[in-house]
Order: sequence, then structure tokens, then C-alpha cells
Amino acid sequence: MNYWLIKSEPGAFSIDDLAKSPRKTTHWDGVRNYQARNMMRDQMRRGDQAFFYHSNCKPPGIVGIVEIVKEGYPDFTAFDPEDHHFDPKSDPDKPTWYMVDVKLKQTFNDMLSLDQIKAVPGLGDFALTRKGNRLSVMPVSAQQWHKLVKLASS
DNA sequence: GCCAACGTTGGC
DNA sequence: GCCAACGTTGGC
Repeated sequence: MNYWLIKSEPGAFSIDDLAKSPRKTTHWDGVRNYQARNMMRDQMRRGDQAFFYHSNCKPPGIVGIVEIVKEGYPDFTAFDPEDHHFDPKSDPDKPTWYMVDVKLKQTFNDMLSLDQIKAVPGLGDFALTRKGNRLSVMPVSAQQWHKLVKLASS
């Protein structure tokens, strides 16, 4: 079992939008970064859990938990010229971009703000708080996961 | 709205 | 293969 953190701008797709989706499940489309793509395509497994993070908002932070319910498969929005995430270079026979399906498990009563996360002692090297980090999908260690979950439910 | 950090693109 | 220009991300 691996742990992850996935980012979304709440103005584009928030955790409430996910809660309103059929079966509280959505395909995590639109990731157009190779590092993030590789993690979704090669490492995310059914049953893995991920923090749902709201970025580019006030305040940014972790707002809940989702579960990976479908492993990496081609991101079909890359093939649709009408889609905002259209990528003419992605060939349906050899897709460039991948996505997973995620299902909402829990929305925190109180979000874990980025400020709070930064203040947690002993988290160690955490991609989220690394300077200049812009990855929209990143790994979370088991230790980091448990510390943060505990903090969120206290 | 600003701007630092970073990824990508394309000329050479 | 280098690197300047450009676009995007995302905290502030």
C-alpha cells in the first residue's frame, strides 16, 4: 500500500465536486507532467490512498482522503480537441498521458492547512514543502501519512 | 497581481 | 547538446 498526495485547484475541481460526482468517483485527468504521469501510470495501485490537496487558494491545504480505485489508463481528454487539456502530440495508439480513478473516502471537518503541515515536527523530507515544488502528484511516506491523518482527526 | 521556481521548446 | 525564451504553477 502506497500513499500519495494529489493537488487540485478548488476553482477547477474541489473535494465538494468530487463528493457530488456519481459514486463519489472521478477520473483524475489533465495531468501534463512526466514525473506525475510516471507515478500514476507505473506506481499507483488499486487500494492506495491519497490526500486531496487544494492548491492556489486561501488557504491551501489537505482537505480529505481519496482511494485509487482504477489504475493508470490513457487520459482520453488528451485526444479531444475540444478539451482544455487537449494534446495533439498524444497518439491514441501510443498515449502520452495517463490517469487514474479516485473515490472520495473522507472529507476532513477541518482542513490541514499548508501552514499547519509545515509546522509538524519530524515529517522529514516532504515533497509538498520542498522549495519550488510544483508537482501535482507526489508520494507521501507511511510515517508522514499517519502523522498527518492523526493531526487531521484530533 | 507578483514573482520565484521549474519544465518545455526551439534555434543554433 | 546547450541555453535563452517562454509558459505554467502556486504561495504569498
